[in-house]
Amino acid sequence: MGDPKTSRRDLTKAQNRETILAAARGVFAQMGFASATVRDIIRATPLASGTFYNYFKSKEEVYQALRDGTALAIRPRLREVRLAANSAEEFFSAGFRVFFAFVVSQHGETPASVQESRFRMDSPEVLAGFAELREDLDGAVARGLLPSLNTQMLAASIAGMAFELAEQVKSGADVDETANLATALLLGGIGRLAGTA
Amino acid sequence: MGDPKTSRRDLTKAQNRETILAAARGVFAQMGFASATVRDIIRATPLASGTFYNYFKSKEEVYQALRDGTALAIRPRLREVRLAANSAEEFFSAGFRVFFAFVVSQHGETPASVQESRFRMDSPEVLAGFAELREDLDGAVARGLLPSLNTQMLAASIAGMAFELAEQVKSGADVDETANLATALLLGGIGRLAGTA
Amino acid sequence: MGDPKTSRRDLTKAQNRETILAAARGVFAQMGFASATVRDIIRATPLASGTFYNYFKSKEEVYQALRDGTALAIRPRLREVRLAANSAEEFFSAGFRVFFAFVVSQHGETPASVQESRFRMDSPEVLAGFAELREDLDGAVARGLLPSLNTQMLAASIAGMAFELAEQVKSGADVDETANLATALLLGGIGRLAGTA
Amino acid sequence: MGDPKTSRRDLTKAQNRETILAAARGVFAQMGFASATVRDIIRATPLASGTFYNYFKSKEEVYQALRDGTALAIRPRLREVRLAANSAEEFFSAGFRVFFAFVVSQHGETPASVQESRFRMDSPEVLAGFAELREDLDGAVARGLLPSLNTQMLAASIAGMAFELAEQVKSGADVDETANLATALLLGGIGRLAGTA
DNA sequence: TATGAATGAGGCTTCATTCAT
DNA sequence: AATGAATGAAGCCTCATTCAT
Repeated sequence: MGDPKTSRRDLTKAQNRETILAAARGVFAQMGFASATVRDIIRATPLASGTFYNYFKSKEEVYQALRDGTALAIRPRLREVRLAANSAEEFFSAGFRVFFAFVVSQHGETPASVQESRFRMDSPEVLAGFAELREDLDGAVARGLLPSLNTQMLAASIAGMAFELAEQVKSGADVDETANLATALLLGGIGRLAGTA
Repeated sequence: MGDPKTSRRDLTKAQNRETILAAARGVFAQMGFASATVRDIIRATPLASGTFYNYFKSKEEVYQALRDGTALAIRPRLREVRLAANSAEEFFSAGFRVFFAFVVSQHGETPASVQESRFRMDSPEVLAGFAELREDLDGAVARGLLPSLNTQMLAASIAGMAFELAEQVKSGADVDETANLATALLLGGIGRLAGTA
Repeated sequence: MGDPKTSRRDLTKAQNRETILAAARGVFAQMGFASATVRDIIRATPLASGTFYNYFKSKEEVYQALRDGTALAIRPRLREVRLAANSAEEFFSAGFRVFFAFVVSQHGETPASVQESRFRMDSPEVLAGFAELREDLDGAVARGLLPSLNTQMLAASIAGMAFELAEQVKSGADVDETANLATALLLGGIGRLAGTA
Repeated sequence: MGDPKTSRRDLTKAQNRETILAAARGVFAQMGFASATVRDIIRATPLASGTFYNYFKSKEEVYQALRDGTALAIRPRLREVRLAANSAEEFFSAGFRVFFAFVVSQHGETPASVQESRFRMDSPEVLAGFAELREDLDGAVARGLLPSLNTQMLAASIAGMAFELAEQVKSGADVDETANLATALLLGGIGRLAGTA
């Protein structure tokens, strides 16, 4: 059934690359990008130190790979639900729901030693996700779902709420209720902002 | 008792401590906390390396001292303006204004590497400030300034918005405008939440 | 036994060995023996790194093989011309000429880093060549070409001159002129030594 | 008796520097400059690895210090006796004598593990000494002690003889006899060269 | 036998920290 | 207390070598 020899080799290579990426993701989350070291990444891996350099030249290159990469499966999903939204309410409520559900799922899988790790707002995925949120807000304005307003500021407000409420969700708050609350807060606020502006 | 030698010594001690703190602030600002080294701090000082350890045990301890010493001098001010508020609008708007103005004043001394200087939401002062915010929200509800709602969630939302909008302010957004925007967003949201709940 | 497969295999083996040797010669010439690495040699080859170890145990072994294989093919020639000499003048002049010409031919393939490629006087071949020189000097004394003198010391003097003048030749001095000069110097010196002793 | 405190500190620093230089000299002699490592130098020392970098930035800087330095006490002595010479005979004989005596003295102090070390002709001192020899030969020609001839070639010949005969001396040959032999060889040779040219 | 990824020893250097003065 | 040289752990990276395929 197929050629096991060739595919095995390729598979192993791909697996090692993924192993390193996964370890790097965890390490960056745990201690931040700046203070993480290549050794920290290797140690979070069953691989030997030299092996790291078969795949990446430096910590920065891993960072790029995470950023550019297939890294956070949640981002495409977020884009998807936001693009599919037919109303402001749907835009926010679906977005928050997906995000909080993701946070909960990650939290379940996270080993105890990493529990302290909040969403680091300077992690590659988060920054990229932030940029995407703003793009989607602009899109929603263009599609007439939202009134015209300062989407940069709005994106920051949404992101901040999302990060902090995520902590509440991790502590046991209900995903749907929290998403509804955040949605209501935003919709009301945006209504007032539109009136104000 | 009245021994000039003793007071002279104390003065020198205090001066050295301040010298180190000032140097550390500059170094952290220039190269970020994570990549700064104790050596970097000492080099920015006329003191010898060993002297550092007469005052601080590590880079982290200097960091704590900077935070404790200057950074969250802001907390009492925040409590003060929130307690003095006579309306929901005043509660939020004064709070945001004081917070953003503080952030800007701190940032003025921080030319490069904004990455590193984000508010770490897990530092003890920040957590304490978070608890205070919730207490003050409860107080505002009791005083009739705010409708009865989930102040835990609201506090999280406010904190998140404040942290992220602080980044915008650091990047040049106007303090008053940003405070107004945040205030409007919250007031509108709270109105809707109150109606919803 | 006439099996074409076997001979094919042998051919390939021999070719790989030659490929590695040629690459090593080039690499040693370009960057010097000390700073060259096995990786450098492999990279100068279409072969895989593991293949290197089918042929040589280490960089040193390649070096030995280069020396043994090509470098001191010169020794038989030296013996030959010295044995054929019919006068002291011929003995020295032919010897120097052959040696310097050889050095030049080797050097032609050696553009950079002359430092490293000096004759190491403690390599086994050099020491063997040294012993042969002394034997030939003894032979020349026996044949009446040279007066009786301390051939051990004379061999050392000749070898030293040869090694150092070789550097001059590498730097562009003319082979014949240098050989003539060395010959004259030795003949004059030997004349005086004979008179002195 | 002076201030022991201050001088002790300075002395220690100077001593460490000398310790490192001495170790480096030995290491370079033993394994050559190119393949020696900073670690090799440190290991030849009772000092810690970091201490090396309090004194030198790299292996190259040690090399420079050796070259520029007070390194080889023999070189000034050689220059001295050559400059003081009043005849060609004296020039060579005193030079060889001083050199061979030095070699013997070094050989006595050299630990057994380093015994294999010949004079490395690419060591900093040797190269500098070579240049000085040529200068002094030019001076001797100018002073009329030697006929006009190719001093570059002559210097090479002398150096080669000196290095190889040094090995004989190390093996037990008498310093004076060897110096006399070398001197006679050169004087005879130079006489013939002068006649030839 | 050829391949090339994995391995981990080992080289270089910087740094936090100690300690004799 | 202040000093600054010494220390050695630890980070970075390359390399020789092994070994599964």
